[in-house]
Amino acid sequence: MRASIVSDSLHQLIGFVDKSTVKFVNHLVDKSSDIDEFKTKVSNALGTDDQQKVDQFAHELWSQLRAQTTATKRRSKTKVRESRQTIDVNKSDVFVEPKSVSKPTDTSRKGDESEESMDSDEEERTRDLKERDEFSERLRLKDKNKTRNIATNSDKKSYEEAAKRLKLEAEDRQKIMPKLRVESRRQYLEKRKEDKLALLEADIADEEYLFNEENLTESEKAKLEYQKKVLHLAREHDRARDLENVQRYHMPSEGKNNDEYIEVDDTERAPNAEQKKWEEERLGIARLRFGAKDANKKSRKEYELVMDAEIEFVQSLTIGGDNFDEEDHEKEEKKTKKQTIDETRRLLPIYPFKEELIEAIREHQVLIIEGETGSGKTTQIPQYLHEAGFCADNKKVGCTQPRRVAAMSVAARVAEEMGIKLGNEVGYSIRFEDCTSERTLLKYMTDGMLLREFLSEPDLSSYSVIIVDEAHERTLHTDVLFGLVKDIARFRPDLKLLISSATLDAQKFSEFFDDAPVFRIPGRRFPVDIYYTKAPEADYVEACCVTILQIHVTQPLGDILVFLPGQEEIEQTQEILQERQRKLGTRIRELLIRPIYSNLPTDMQAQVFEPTPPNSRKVVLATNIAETSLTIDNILFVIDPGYCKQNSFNPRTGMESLIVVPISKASANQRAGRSGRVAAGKCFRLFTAWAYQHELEDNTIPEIQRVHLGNVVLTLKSLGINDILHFDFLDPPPHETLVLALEQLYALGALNHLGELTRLGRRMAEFPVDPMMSKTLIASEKYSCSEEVVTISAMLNVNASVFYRPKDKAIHADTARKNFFQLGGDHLMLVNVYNQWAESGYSRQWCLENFIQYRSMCRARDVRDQLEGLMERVEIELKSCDSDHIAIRKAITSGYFYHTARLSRTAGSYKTVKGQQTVLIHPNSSLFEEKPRWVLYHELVLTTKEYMRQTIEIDSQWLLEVAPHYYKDKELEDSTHKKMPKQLGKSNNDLNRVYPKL
DNA sequence: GAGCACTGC
Repeated sequence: MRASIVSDSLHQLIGFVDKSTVKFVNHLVDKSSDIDEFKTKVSNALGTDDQQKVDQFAHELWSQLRAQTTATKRRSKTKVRESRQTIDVNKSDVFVEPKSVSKPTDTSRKGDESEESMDSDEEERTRDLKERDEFSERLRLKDKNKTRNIATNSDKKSYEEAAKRLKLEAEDRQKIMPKLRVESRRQYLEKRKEDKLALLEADIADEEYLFNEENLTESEKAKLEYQKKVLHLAREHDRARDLENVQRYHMPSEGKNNDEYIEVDDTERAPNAEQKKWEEERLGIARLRFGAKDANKKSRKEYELVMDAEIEFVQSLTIGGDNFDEEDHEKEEKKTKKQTIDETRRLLPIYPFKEELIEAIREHQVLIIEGETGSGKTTQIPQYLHEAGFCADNKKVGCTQPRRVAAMSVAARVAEEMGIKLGNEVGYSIRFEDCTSERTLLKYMTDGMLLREFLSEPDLSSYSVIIVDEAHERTLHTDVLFGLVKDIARFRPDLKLLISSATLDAQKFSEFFDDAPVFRIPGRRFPVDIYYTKAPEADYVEACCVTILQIHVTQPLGDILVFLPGQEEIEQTQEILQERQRKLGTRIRELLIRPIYSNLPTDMQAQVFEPTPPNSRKVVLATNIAETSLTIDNILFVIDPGYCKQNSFNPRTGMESLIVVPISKASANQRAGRSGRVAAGKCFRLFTAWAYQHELEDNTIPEIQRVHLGNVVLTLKSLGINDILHFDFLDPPPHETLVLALEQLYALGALNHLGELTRLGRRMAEFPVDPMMSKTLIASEKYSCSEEVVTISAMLNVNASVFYRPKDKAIHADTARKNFFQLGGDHLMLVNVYNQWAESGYSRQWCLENFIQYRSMCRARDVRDQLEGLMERVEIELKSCDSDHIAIRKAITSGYFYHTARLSRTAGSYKTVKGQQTVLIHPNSSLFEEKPRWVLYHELVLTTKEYMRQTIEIDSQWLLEVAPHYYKDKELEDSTHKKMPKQLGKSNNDLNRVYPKL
């Protein structure tokens, strides 16, 4: 990092930088005893064209590089208080002195004594920093030694292959030569079969999207059907064989152990299986398709019906279709017939710009690419770069996506276009799944994944180009990446940066990246007519229902997509619609109602994608999930009430809340665009044109300004970015949020009093969880309960979606939930749930019986597996504490001592220890009725009231034990002790009672 | 006695 400070300043001064100059200047700083000496040395060395500039340069560099050393020197001579000002947290009154520092501040002591303790403090710091760096070095070696990327869960085959190869080499080659020949023949046949099958599959796929099925002759159709059948049978055969242990139609013989028999279902229990299944389904949906195939078939017949209420709409404008109307499209479709993938690629809107684009990339280090979806930029640009030689010297082209499914599907598409197997030259990397190899040159990944890669490769030296795709979505990770890539681009002039974004933001990105040029690529979209209401609508659920029926009876066939804020509104709308439909009976055509939101079980989600039967209409009631995450085909009408639910975090209270807010203009346009994907569409906005113009914000507030940043700040710190408050954010988060994050990290011991990362902090940064949780994970080593804490962490990660509570069986679900309750609190209940599920053999049936969401549990299991791996990485042994609940709760307290509350005198309510806010135990908590005197909470949420979600009971003395630097005795005194009503706070007395085994 | 928008590591 020091090098980068030097190179930055140097670059400004002399316009170029190289390693040796940086080293040299660094050396000068170290050798100079004061600023003047340094100034002289610099001007001697660099020449004195502009003395003023040199002076300024020297001053800046000196103050940045020597601040810490000077601070250290000063500290040993003066009072402690002064040094504390170097912490880059300005609300330092929250802190009490760190333990080792606070004791010797006794004023009666002599100066030399305190100096001595200062020295030991300083020694401690140096030792810690040394250990931290050694730890980092060990991690680096581990990464290096690991045969890169071959051994991953997903790529089991290649891993096995590699292992086998090594084994073979160890054995005597001569001996096994004949065997090897047979094996090689077998493998050849296997591979040939694979190739043939892949070819067949590609044929069918081509056939299907290049030709309109109607235009095929009977014999052609028959051939296609035949091909499909062959492929299906071949795949089925393979699948049956792959399930080696499965014995179909097998009767267990007498006396024989039945354990051999394995249900086919068991294959689903493999790690990631559920997630994969879901993602595969999504992948199917995400495939490239050519639209308007059946536009002509659509009946134009209109129904007439008198409605009870009608909303008056006015058409205001039409969003242009990028010079691309249906006629053109039909012409183009004719052209695409019988053409190969290669020729299809040439028809993409981006193709004519290929040479120009490559030229621009060569010329400029940073380029903003402005292009609508459908221009082919995501799939084509990396290929163009590859062809243009940007992958020379085995350098990679990295392309980030905000979503896992997108990264996978795009990579698969590109591999197909290049005619290679996914995972070789083209690969993708997402959490839980790394489908890359040493040969990978084009790497698609989620933005968060690139962020983690920074930890092991801070200069991204293995990449020659980084493409940040969908930048306009402004996800938390993309926003952090902006600052980081901008930073490394300065000292890596060979690194190219491409930021791709939709129209609205391009200028802003350009300004951020020092006025980088903007390259425009047209998209491919159909026009969309926008309608507004004449007057504002009070009740948007009611307005939606009316509009749906209005469209249904007056407009030609075509599916409707409705955007609603949440599950509740979706269910409400569904009920009203069903009721009205029943009343209207056969007077209207069939209307299929399909809800979709992320917490909906997978099989019900799938119904959304089923094709609409002829002469009926589908209406999809969706949350924001349909805005970007998934695309539903054949939507012609969009209804947009103009609201969504948004999470916001209040750094002053530490409270999160989820509230319904008006959407932004960008979001409204994105929603409207969902109707123009297959043909010209219509969007009905349930607000007035005036409201659109004057009441909606241009853009949604970026995520980075709305969330708690603990983990982000820790990651940045571990990347060596010390001055977080002045980090170059595109849109800086609120000052308070950053300060709160820094305070917490300091209190947790991740940062020392100079704001430097400690050894503990370095280890904490390895975990993809909140810093309080990573501290808990590390503290679990001390209390020998790492197994349980890892489980808790994984379960809290999937949080609210563990328990399933259908409306009609609410009472049963509640009883089932209460059966999992554990004395001591909710975290222990989560361990209980997980362990019971594990004992059931990770059974789906068990989940059904206990009103637990199977999908969430599978996810918890994946997270748990990853955390286990990371525990090993940071050198913590996995141990179980069996029934020792105290140990678990103490471990949690070491991470979450910040989150404690004490029962207050007003019955039932609590006051947070720091901050004195009034909060309540969430009614779903196992401690809701018990009301212990002291509780620790996982999070604060503001819903109808201020609630603590996920609480455990603690002993106030533990706080002194685990966080003596943070709590003073006085704060924990139980002044309320005697005044407490009898029933309340009773459990504190028998804290040491025997707990049943988990 | 409440209520879970959506992602991502």
